[in-house]
Amino acid sequence: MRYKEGHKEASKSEILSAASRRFKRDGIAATGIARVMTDAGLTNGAFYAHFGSKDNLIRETMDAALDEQRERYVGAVHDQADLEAAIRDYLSPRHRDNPAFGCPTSVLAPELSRQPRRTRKSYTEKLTKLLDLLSKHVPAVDADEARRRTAVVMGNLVGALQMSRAITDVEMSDRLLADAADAAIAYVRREAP
Amino acid sequence: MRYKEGHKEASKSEILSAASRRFKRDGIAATGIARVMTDAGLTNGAFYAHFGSKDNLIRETMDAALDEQRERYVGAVHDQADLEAAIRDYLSPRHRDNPAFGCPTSVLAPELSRQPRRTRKSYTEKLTKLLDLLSKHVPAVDADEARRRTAVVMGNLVGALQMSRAITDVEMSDRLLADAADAAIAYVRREAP
DNA sequence: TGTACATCAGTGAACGCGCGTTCACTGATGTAC
DNA sequence: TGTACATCAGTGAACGCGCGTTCACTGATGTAC
Repeated sequence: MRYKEGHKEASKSEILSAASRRFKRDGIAATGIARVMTDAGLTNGAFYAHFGSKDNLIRETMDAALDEQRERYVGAVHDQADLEAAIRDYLSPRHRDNPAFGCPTSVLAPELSRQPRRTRKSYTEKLTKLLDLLSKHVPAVDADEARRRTAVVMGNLVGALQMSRAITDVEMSDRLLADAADAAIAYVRREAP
Repeated sequence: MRYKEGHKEASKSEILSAASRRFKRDGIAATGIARVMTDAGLTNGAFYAHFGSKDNLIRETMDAALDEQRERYVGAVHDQADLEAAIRDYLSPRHRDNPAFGCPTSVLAPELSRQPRRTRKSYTEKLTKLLDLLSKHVPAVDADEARRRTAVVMGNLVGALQMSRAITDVEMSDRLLADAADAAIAYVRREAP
């Protein structure tokens, strides 16, 4: 069959979205091309009409996931109160329990570290843009310090979320999320925790 | 050939040590049994005389790695100043650049989250022991609060180290490590950062 | 003291399976004349 | 208006390869008599 205008772009978008979910749910190394294509409603052979290799898929998926994450914050974070709400939301049991629909860095950071330089460089640029956006609402003496403090906050969130996902003690996990959110918010406010 | 007393235990120990290095360097999913056995100076077939399955290897490797980490801190951390030095060491470029010989949680947390409950439970117990040890040197109103604050610090360290490993901008990576260490130490001291 | 057998950590080939990747083919639509 | 061919997103079988796991075998030493 012949396809409508924009059909191929829509397919590629479906593949990227399926890959993002699978990578975040199962990890990059544990996810096969065939699995992603089935999720996207296609067969494995079609993959190479859209991406030259799995490496390319990984890079484009990370890029798209970070763009999407940034878009979400563009719409939701307009002042310091919004930022603090975003911190609470990031460290919520809902986010902890749904990695497939959550922050890519919180699941993929270690695997990303092993990717080719080009993938990591692309990620670094996207991440920098995200930090630039959020740092506008972090009090600091100048933009540079704000960005640095924002990076520290993001690191803190990523680590706390991961630990909360790894441990089996639900009470301990809930408490860690709440305590880490308190600490991150105090840090943003420059208050002693 | 017949083997000396304790030979089998020594082999198992070699396998665990090789697995720990490989898992931390390449990830659990990307590491094959044959590769681990070669690293340990054995052939793949011998694996099942020591471990019933890869799942068992993963669990025992995580346990051994956390025990080893705890032992290191038992020897090195005796007061709050030692703890602060340990924080600086954890967030050092040396640790960032040598994951194979570093903290298992900082590389394996996301993969651990996908492991069977038994593995995660065992990890949780080992981690709790580690937190108990370190929390002795974290100022707090009682032991429970000290433990909770120690968990927050550990989460912060894990996330900052991972982000520093993922990004390609060396300056930004170095700065993040230093800033996150400052923040963690201020948090331990209950000072405004 | 010498012989036959038991032990057991380790060897290495083989198993079915899913991986990333390739490629000849399909078939609905668009274009040429 | 009808026919022949081009286009191209997608299909599905096949490729070599490494995976986790199994198993018959090896061979140095220990034990029995």
